[in-house]
Amino acid sequence: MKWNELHEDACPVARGLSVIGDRWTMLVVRDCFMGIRRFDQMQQRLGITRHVLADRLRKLEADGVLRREAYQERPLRYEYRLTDKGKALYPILVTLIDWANTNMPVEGGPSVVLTSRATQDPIRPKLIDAETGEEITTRSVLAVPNADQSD
Amino acid sequence: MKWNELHEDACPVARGLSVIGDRWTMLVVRDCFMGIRRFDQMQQRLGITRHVLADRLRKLEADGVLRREAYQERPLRYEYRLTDKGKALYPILVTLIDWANTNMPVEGGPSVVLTSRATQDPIRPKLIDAETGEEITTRSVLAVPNADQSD
DNA sequence: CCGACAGGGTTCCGATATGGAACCCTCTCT
DNA sequence: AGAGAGGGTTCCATATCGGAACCCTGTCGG
Repeated sequence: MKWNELHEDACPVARGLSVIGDRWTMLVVRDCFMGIRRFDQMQQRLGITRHVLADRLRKLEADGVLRREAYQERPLRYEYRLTDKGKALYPILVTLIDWANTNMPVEGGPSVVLTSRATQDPIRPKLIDAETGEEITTRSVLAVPNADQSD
Repeated sequence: MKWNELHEDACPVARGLSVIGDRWTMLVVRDCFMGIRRFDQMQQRLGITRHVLADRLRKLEADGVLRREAYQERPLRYEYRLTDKGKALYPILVTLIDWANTNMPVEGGPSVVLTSRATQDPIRPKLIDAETGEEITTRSVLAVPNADQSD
């Protein structure tokens, strides 16, 4: 299996990673969630090379995660915004933040914390089944190969 | 910012990605959750080169996500198992699966579905705050820079 | 009219990382 | 002795990345 074949892979983990499993992509997405929309801002914040950033933005647009929009004409300037598909990545980002804050603490405490917009209280994410409300753990939930597929 | 500096970065997203933000790592972790423990099995399933697989396993062990354990002596053979820190990645994996199944459907339906171990019913993951039970969305929860830090 | 600057890129080159295949080492089995 | 199994390592060609320079459209100040 090569990296560029992942896009078509039967496994959803592989397909998902073909979009966001790259070194920089989730950092770009993070910035988008933080309201960063412009090339130069991203480039400065990330310290990524302009070349690679341009490439990632193109791919994210092609994958439907970002949308490129002119925010002015003359001179023509573009900004990047999350599409609905991109916004749907929020749970992944939040879960990742929680994992890192819990499992890779850094001295001086976390630089970013999850906070309720309404109450300003800190948030501790928990994954449940939308139907039953049961918590999702390795013990309660199984990722199983679908019946009519061969993996 | 270079890739190998991410490990120490103040941002939890960056720190998390320094561990799992690599092309292959989450696929290795996926296999571990599926009960795959041995080098050759992984290598065959992933189609990754042995070289890269050995490197990823070493890194995951160094990062405390996997633990290498001898399952026999004479000849000495090792297998890899998730540590608690590794098991804590489950919500990320589940959320990723759900995102891909929803946003990157593949013809013939998903090859892997999330299922309740108890009832065999399909699971639809939902992220809530452990305290209030409120759903976590871009509207309800903010990832804010911590007070006593400059990002 | 000229030079400087903004914003969003592209080009080029040397350094890393990845893909593919072969090889190695320690046992066991026949 | 020869053929695996299991878990690697080595070598080389190709792909991707990091760094820095350059380009293009248009604005602004003098």
